[in-house]
Amino acid sequence: MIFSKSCVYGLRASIYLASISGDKYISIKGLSDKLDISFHFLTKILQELTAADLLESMKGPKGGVRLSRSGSEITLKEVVVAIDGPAIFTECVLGLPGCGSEKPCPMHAMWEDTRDEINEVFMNTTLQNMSKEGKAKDLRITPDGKFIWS
Amino acid sequence: MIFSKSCVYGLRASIYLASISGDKYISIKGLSDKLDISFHFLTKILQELTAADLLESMKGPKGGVRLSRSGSEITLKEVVVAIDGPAIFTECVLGLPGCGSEKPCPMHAMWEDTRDEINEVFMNTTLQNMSKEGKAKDLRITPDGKFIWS
DNA sequence: AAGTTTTAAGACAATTTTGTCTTAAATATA
DNA sequence: TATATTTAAGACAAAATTGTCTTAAAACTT
Repeated sequence: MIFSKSCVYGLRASIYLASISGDKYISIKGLSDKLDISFHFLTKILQELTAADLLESMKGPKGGVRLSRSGSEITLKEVVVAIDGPAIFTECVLGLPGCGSEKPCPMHAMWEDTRDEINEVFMNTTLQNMSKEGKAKDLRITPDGKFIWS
Repeated sequence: MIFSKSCVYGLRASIYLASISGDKYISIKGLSDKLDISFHFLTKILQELTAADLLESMKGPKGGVRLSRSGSEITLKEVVVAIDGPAIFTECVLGLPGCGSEKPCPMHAMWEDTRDEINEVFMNTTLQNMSKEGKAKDLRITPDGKFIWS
């Protein structure tokens, strides 16, 4: 897997949040149930997104989480960086510490192009792009595919 | 990291092996010393490559490992698949089990293109491509960059 | 004010990945 | 034949990731 499970959970939750209109807070329990992700584990991941200012949270009844900006203003890259860090968008495949333009590894050049494309795609795709697509075409956001876009 | 450490170690060792001419067996101890990788750990990884018929091994003095085919006939993809499996070249980003053309996830389409490019590059690049480049330009294959191409 | 609901925080456990060590088996050499 | 060298195999340990559970703190409801 190119991303950690945490990161995938974070992406799925973020895309789902972007599909919801209004500024209501959505309970994490509700999210974890709909997306079939462990509640406490998801809580920790969403805390990272809150710490990164991608989400806002509120305690108490009527509490939960919501996007801190419009889904059209949050990119997939931001979510990935907040959870897995920027390495996938910046580092070389072999991960050799000093690998750079000065003394690169043999795979540096071939990977650079691909990595740049990954970077482009994730930087130019927003949560709203994904949620609109998902909602319009009733796409899969859970393993069993039984999720219902609201 | 896009690949596991095991996979990266396997790639580095394979590229190095491809840089050596002749059909002599190269001792794993020599490899682990030159590449600065734990000997026993590297041994296990190279056993996977041997099991996948990418390497041949020989016990005893003068024993070691060598490529089972010319480095020009082994692709980077073969090495990756032997160690990390084919998922990176076939699976979708979110890793949802049923994700396919039938009921894809929202990221499916955007990822498909990128994934295909990754597949292309790794399928069309051989160990020899990498070793020749590395040898010719004295590129980095170890963290400290002090490796000497022989 | 008291109780309920929810996130925050952190301890803890299970699993996977990574790394170490020991013994066995095969091959070469003296 | 005996010994040294090397891979094979597998037990074991350490570290990172993933997942569970408990308690605290904040916000709402009655």
